[in-house]
Amino acid sequence: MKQQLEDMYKAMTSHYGPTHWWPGDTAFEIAVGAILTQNTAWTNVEKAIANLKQADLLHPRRMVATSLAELENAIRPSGYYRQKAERLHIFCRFLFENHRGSMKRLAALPLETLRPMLLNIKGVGPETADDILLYACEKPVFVIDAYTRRILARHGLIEEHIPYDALQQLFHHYLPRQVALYKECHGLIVYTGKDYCRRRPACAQCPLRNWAAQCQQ
DNA sequence: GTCCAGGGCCTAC
DNA sequence: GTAGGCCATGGA
Repeated sequence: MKQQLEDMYKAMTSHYGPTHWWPGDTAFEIAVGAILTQNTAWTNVEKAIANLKQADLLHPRRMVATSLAELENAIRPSGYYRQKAERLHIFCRFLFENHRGSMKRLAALPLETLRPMLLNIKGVGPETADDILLYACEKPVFVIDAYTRRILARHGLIEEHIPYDALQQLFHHYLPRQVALYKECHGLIVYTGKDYCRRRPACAQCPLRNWAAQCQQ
């Protein structure tokens, strides 16, 4: 398995080069993007983030102070806008109540206390928490998303419905616990998933086509 | 018009 | 503890 994961990484990186994933100018913007992208195409999230910037709402203090209606209006293109506006408010309140509104203070906490803390926030599940941990807080946590699951399952490496934590443990066990590696590897999985593994038939040009023979399954 | 996207919560068994 | 319904917009 270790060798297969390393080969997968090599195949993707030689195809795409460095992705520098995740896009975002600040840690807070990354956290907001992590909530907005829940079950949503990134192109729609970009529109919502552009609206938030336009309205100068992409700061914890501005966002928590704005009305739910105004927030909903700004993030409407990302879908589920009522739920997500509430989740953004809840996240901001969490930041102020526990960390003086500072992502930097949040990130200073050790991973062992930080992850349960994030998972305890309504609207933050495992993937959203790990997005925030890895990309906003620079913690060595591997993000599992639908692409990761789909790609590995399609190549016969895992059973598709393996639990989140079990799949994450697999990456933690077989790849070195390095922030930069985890960021890039997940970014490459996102690129590969978007480009080649979204629909079937898929993998004619897939960077992973030689990695496993089951690519066409 | 139809399908689907980088989840997570809630409810019912 | 888990399966199923629900949330919503925009692009293919």
